[in-house]
Amino acid sequence: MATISDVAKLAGVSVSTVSRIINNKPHVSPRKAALVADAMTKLGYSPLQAARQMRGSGSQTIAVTVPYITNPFFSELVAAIERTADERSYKTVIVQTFGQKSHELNALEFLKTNQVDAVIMCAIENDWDLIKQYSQYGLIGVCNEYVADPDVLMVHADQESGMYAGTKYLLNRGYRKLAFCTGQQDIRFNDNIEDLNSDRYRGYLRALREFDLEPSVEWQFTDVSTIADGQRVLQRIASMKDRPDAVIAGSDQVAAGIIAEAQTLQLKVPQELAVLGFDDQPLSQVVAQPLTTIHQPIHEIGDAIANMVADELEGDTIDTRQVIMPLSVVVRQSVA
Amino acid sequence: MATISDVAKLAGVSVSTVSRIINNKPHVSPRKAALVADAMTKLGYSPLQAARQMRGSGSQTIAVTVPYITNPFFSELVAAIERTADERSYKTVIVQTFGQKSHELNALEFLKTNQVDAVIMCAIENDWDLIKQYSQYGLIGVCNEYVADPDVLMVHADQESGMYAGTKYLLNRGYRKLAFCTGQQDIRFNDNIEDLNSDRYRGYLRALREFDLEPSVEWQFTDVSTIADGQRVLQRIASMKDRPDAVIAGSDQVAAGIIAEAQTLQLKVPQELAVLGFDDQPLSQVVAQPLTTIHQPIHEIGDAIANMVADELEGDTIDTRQVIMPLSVVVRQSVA
DNA sequence: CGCTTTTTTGAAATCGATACCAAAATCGAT
DNA sequence: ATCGATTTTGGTATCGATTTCAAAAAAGCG
Repeated sequence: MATISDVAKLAGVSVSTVSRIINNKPHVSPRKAALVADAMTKLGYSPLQAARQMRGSGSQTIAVTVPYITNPFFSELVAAIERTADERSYKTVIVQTFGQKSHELNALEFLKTNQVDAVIMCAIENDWDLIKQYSQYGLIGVCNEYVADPDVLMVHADQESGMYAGTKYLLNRGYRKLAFCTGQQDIRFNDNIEDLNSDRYRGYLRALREFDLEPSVEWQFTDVSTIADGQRVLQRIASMKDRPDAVIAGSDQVAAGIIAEAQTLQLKVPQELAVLGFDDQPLSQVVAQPLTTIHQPIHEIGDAIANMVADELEGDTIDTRQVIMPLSVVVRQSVA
Repeated sequence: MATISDVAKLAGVSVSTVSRIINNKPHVSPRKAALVADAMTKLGYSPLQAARQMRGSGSQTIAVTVPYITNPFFSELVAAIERTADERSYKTVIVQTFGQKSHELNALEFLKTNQVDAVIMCAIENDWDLIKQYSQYGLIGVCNEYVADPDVLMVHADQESGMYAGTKYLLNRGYRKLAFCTGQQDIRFNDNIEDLNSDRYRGYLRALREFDLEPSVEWQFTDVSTIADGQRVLQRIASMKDRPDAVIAGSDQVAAGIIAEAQTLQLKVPQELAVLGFDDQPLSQVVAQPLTTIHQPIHEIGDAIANMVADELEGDTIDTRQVIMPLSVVVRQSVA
């Protein structure tokens, strides 16, 4: 593999001159520049990233962490981030955490070892205090998550209001027995609205209480996030003597599973059970009953965080470091 | 950031000794080993990857290229690869090519610059001759694609036979007017079966000819790969005076779009139009008419290539360098 | 043309780890 | 205790780039 000195030798100049040209710095005569450019293409030379990193030069690369790339919400989010990063001429690598702290730390090690200039975290597994320590090595952005730190670049949607609006929509249409699904495993279903660790559940509860209702423990499903999970949820609902009349699925995936299973069990949606999705993915239009769901502006979120991170990397001053996007309900046919 | 000499100083030993411990080489006394281990944790030391890479040590990282991560087929494939790579204690980074040669070269540059030990290519944009040159810098595996090179590690499914079986299935059920969709843009619909650049189309044509049929130009759709594309395909089919009686969708995504649009246009599936999917994704079970489709063993493919690449990296001898997985049709309800 | 100022150029130090080689310490056997 | 063999340890060159600093060349000016 060709090195910078090979190029220098072939072009008949010093390595310093070659380096200047690579990093298009001033003070090079056009004649030598041409000589070097020639030698570079002739040798198929490309600078060894490792060597540059050792000198602390940037890598022009951003890492993005997601829990599972198979979740369409995250693959869309990553696609949006990467598209914008690409426009700003940053490379992107995706790291899955699988919900594991160690994998998340892998991505942060990339930062520490100069392999990437920034990490955009679309999921947070470790304690923020631990994560924040890595920001001495590079930039950390947060996307689709919330941390109580006014310095950090952060973009997320207003989950609380979104779920409030969705729940309110169901209540206004006359539904009173609302089941609630979430992908979270460590959610606390607390009576005290201040002590909840889920924005969505908080919004749900707030809406419910406006109608003087309290949630039913039996109708709360945790750790559901896939189509198969949705099918299982419906099976459990179908087997209840006291069934909910509507279910808030937590994602379009889960909603799709619920509706598919309802179809096989001959349970009519929305007549016998209304289903409210979340995300507004393409999938929501192809199920048997197109989903009434809560739209998340995935592309806007991805674009925003990518641009903010790129701005910061380039030293631009950033006016607002944290942006919150609104959510809204999209009416289709899974709710009567 | 702590360096190896910081550790050496704190532990009161030389950098060589520290290096030996990091790479657990022989010839270190337990006493010093303990001292160094202590110092390392105390400083929160982790070796700078860039520095190691410069000495040619491996990165224990594999890059995976895919065209679009938003395509569920590829996100599942990547997930399978990463799961296996993880078991073998390799880190994984995902690089999207967006069908662009330059992005693919980015991933190969990672190889050249020692940032990754291997690249698994799940899509191929550049000429193989060009790609192959990078194999002097590291290992290149091919997945879900075919290249005529017996040396390269390669795992893919038998698309020709799969499509042959699917087409045969439709023909045996009495369908004769078969539309064909593909995501490819540069496909050649040639009469000469030898000169085709699509394995799937070759299988389709072979089956058709066994029934003395020839494909209709009007019923061939290229560059369709998303749900929205499928919806568009059905609109065009619905507007034809001479309609096909079955459509081979090319992917479950497209099939789902076709079925959804058929539902809104009141066109009965499978009575008026049969739809054959491809991939057998979870999605295929949640559409209005669950998809009869061709199952791709995504996880087996991903596991296989990841294991082969890991084997090769670890210097194990590999008996079969190329494996071809069989495809089979899964019968559900979108074909009568 | 001589002198200062500016632009171009190259030599050498540096980043953090690895690896070779020689020096020091330990061990074994007489 | 002595000598040779073996194990443990440390000094230093090295990887390929960037960067500083000083020297060389070119340009500007009276």
